[in-house]
Amino acid sequence: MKITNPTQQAAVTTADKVFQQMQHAIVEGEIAAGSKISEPELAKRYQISRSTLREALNRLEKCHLIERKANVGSRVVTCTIEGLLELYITREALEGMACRQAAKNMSDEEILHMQDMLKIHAQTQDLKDGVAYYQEEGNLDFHYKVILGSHNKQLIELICGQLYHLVRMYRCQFGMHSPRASRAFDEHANIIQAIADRDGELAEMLMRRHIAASRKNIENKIAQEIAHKEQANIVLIKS
Amino acid sequence: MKITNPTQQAAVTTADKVFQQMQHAIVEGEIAAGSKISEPELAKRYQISRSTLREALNRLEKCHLIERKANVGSRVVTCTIEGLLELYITREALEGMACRQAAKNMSDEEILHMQDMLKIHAQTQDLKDGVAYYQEEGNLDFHYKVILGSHNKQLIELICGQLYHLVRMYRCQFGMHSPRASRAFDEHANIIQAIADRDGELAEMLMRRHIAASRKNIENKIAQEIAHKEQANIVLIKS
DNA sequence: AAAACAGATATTGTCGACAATATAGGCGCT
DNA sequence: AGCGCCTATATTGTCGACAATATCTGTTTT
Repeated sequence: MKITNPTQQAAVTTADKVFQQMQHAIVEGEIAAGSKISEPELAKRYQISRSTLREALNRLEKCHLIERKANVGSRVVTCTIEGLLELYITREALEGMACRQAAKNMSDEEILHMQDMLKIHAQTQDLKDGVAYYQEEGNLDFHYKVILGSHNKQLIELICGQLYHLVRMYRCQFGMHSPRASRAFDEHANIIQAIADRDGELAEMLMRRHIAASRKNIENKIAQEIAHKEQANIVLIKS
Repeated sequence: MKITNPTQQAAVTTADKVFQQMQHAIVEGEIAAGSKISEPELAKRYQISRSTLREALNRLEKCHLIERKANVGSRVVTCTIEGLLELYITREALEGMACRQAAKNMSDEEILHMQDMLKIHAQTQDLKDGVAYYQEEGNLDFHYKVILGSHNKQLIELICGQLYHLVRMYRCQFGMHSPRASRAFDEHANIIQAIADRDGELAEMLMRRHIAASRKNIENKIAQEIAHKEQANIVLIKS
């Protein structure tokens, strides 16, 4: 599962490399969410000086993966349900608008390319052996293509450069391999159709519903899990 | 004209102070847009070491006021018309959603407080002596209140913490003291009404139109200015 | 015994120096 | 004379040490 962010430029400086390593480590939970970051310890672990580490930390802060307090230190962000919902609300706004702009600004070639991509995903799904692929990489591919298609640097930077690392972190931490692949596939197809028709208003609405549906799916799932745990607790209390 | 960002916490470290100073300097054009940043020179000017300066630069980069390239250096962002339009598109998406959330999440007290604020602005406008005040501080006050009213940390951070510095920069650089104060006032009133009615859908739509109107107003103004300059050029050529 | 103060320890913020990389200017070559 | 290469200079990236601030621990005081 190698998902590379299209806006992420090649790491040239060592601070860049450490940043990317830590980014992966945080997203995948190797560095625990909510844990405090010890600069001396991490500097030793990555064999770099504290200055370089701090440079990396600054970039992690930029994509909202850690939080800093002056004279106190840095903490990895905690994954809360509220945070997840807020993130999806924000995505709905930004990606919705990106989709509207994509309908306006994408070139015909770009649209064709995206339609081709969808066909490949359809085959992959038919074969049923690449569901995980489709859900992870394919899904991201689709969203990235739409966002880049907006041709709006501000939107691209905000979504791809900042939000999506957090999105991936939540996906990993909450173990979300959502089982709504086939429905999502149809939604993707409809969105692409709206873009091809240059219907920005519809494209935005569909993208917003697509993301909102994903959010509601998560809400339900979490509600179920909580209900599960509470039932378990009741059993414990009774025994 | 002292506009303080509500999310901006008190500067405690020297890097913070330098960051704020440079922020103002860039927004108001004292440090020219598009100019290259010389670390040694600025470190001397602010009487700090390069490490501290770089810390400040990192924060400036976070709110999109400078751009860095590895092994090359930092530049102040350039204010282009495309950039301005992209910024407004992004605002439309984010503040629209923030407004929808505000209609959902603001407390009754908050709404009352905002209505009071509007009354004060109305008086100020009636007196006709504080037009500049209304346009600058009052306008920002209104938007800040709505954004904070969303109670969505993600949205608040993105808009208040990052985008609004750029917005202010564009306002200064392009000398925008838009003369649509009275219309904007009415629009504000309608938005607050929608929020008070807890009509999130309408509130979002009104906010989006409000920002889009502002954007179109700018587009027209710039188009006029260009026409003006070209006419001036023609005169020059003829002479 | 609990709270508050004081000192000890650890962590973060800042500094100046060195190493690596890019830019500018002069030299030779075609 | 124009182009490209190579050296010299300047700028950025990285390092280790010191200063300032916060945290922890043990003692004292009410």
